[in-house]
Amino acid sequence: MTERILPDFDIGQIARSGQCFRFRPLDEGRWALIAGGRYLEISQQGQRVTFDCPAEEFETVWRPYFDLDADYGRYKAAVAARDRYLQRAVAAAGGLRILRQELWETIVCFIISQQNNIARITGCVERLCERFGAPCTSRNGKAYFAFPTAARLAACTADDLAPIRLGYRAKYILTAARQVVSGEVDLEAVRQMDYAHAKAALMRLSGVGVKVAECICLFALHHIDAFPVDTHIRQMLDAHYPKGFPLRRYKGFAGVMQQYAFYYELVKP
DNA sequence: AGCCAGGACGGAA
DNA sequence: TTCCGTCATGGC
Repeated sequence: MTERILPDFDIGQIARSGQCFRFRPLDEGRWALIAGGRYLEISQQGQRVTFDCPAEEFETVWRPYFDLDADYGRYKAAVAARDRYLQRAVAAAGGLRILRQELWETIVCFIISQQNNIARITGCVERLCERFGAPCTSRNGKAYFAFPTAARLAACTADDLAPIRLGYRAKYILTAARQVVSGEVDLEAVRQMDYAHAKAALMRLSGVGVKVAECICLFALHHIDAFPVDTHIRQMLDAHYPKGFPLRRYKGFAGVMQQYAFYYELVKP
């Protein structure tokens, strides 16, 4: 049990933000998360956040995972006072963090994400883990499944993946898994690359284009200057930034602004 | 019934 | 280089 007072942190916003598809709601203000092969329960009341794990695990695993050493107040303060849209987005989404997720898992999840909706992505990821992930047990005795390794998925056939109902994305994932296992795309090397090189390397993977590569860079490799433009962001840009989004102003952390806007677009009426 | 969802791919122009 | 049809699945 580890408690911290965390400003600029809202576990509900983070869980619903569509960065990670392995949050599950428990009770009010309480969530379960599977990440890095671990199971964690998190609850929050105001700024008081409780991580159901030892302090050492919090420091070594969850502090970096939730990017708790970064000052999001500084990111928010950079928003132009006259930018009514981003001001509203920050007001609605100011508890978001850019997570540091596992690379292979993020690759697969965002291949699945293309031309898909978050509810169905979540279902696909859950079925994938239940069928091909390693069974585990948490400290408090709850059974869960790790995310399947590239080797496990590379060993699958199209028929094996049929029950997951991935649609046309199944063949992308099979091919990408084999590219990773064979070393054709070296994920360990990708981790060491800067944003531009990592993005180019990831785009060699089957089913990974510009948008998905940018999501992987943002949500796994923490290249927070990545600014993925999906259908929601496209509509937002056309409606609110017809002359172009002020990327210069947010150079180095534009991805944080992208997430504020994306979440705001999702939740706003 | 038609449209849309955190798009990518292969081929044509 | 840009443009276009196609690719599954499911909710509304």
